[in-house]
Amino acid sequence: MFEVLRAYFENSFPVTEESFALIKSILVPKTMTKGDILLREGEVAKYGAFVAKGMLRSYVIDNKGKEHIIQFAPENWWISDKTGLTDGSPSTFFIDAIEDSEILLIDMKGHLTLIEKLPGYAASFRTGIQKRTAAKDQRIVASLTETAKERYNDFLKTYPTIAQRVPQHMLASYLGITPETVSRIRKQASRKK
Amino acid sequence: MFEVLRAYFENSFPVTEESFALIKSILVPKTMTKGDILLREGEVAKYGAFVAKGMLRSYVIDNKGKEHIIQFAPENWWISDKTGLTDGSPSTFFIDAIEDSEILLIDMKGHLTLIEKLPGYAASFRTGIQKRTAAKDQRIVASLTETAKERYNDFLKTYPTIAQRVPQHMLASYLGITPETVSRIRKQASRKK
DNA sequence: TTTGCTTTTTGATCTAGGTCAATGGATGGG
DNA sequence: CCCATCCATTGACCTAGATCAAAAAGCAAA
Repeated sequence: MFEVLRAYFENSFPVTEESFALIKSILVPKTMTKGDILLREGEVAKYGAFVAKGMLRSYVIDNKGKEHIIQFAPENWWISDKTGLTDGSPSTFFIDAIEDSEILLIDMKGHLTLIEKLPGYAASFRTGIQKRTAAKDQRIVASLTETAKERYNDFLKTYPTIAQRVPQHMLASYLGITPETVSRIRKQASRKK
Repeated sequence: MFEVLRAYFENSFPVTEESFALIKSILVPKTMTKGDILLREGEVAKYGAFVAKGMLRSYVIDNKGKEHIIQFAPENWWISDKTGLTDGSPSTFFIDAIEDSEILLIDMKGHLTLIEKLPGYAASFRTGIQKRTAAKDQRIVASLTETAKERYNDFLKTYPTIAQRVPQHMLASYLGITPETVSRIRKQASRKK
């Protein structure tokens, strides 16, 4: 499980045995089964989570009781309510497992320790944030400019593995369209071939 | 001009004379008049900008030639194409001044120097990023869950000063609705009083 | 297998908000 | 001060995608 994280880090900086020992002393492994909830709306987020296996998602529930998925986090992704679990304000999100999953938890203190002790970690964290930010901007633009079909196709192209693993109604929720519309888009696409 | 930035920093950490001298040696002031472009699509972003006076915006142009505003940046905001001008990949954004403005430019090297030399700067940068990220998530959720009217009213509540300073069609562009719809929403709201 | 979910598909209808077009202010450059 | 351009408003109409309702598949537990 830690090996997955190690491999992930090795992509951006060399991990010495010493660093790895530090990492292992800070992150806490946790096993989740499909449906388990990591964070509930209103709770204070204590942890960020690295997904070593399986998939989590974060979502909100609107005033009409509808779920809206903010993020999918399959293997090698990080997930937390704020990017970087900050201040101690209560979360507006839920986070749960949509597959049986194995994750590694890190709290704020551990995060700061790693930033201080491992420059490579700090840099990798910064890069990661920047990528996420760019992706979020991209998603905002898409929601402003693209049709349902375009957004659906973009998703297939950008995250093909996620698209295959996730039930269609969740994909619809992420894209901000109804399951019915997703179904119709797929039908139309398959007919065209 | 530097005084504005100093006051901004003082909100999150004490700025010694020495630090301030360093800051002044790194950031470069620039005056822009309304309409001046700081960054064009396809160019590589060299600078992040702190707005000391006036207002900038970032936007994209879609394949139908329509502008979509990503961000407004009035006084005391930072703006750049990626949050933190990273890698050297070309920008997908435009950034221009929508009022006569005075800004302070910082490049990647200067940014890293400040991170290294001023722990307060690094922390303030991290906090800033987290706030932005939360705001972006909020905006994504809003675009998924709220009606045009709700988003308009949210904007008025969240950014009253920006709403007053910015022409309506830009506000519409930011919210992802047409100027006509904004006009109708306002009419309806004023009738109700 | 059967029973009881949860998902997906399909059809019929409805509506928020877009598009098109025209008018009347603003406003700022010369 | 005047002209040109850009902005906001209003009306008529239209369409993408939502909503509602009901079959049909899947799938899982027992």
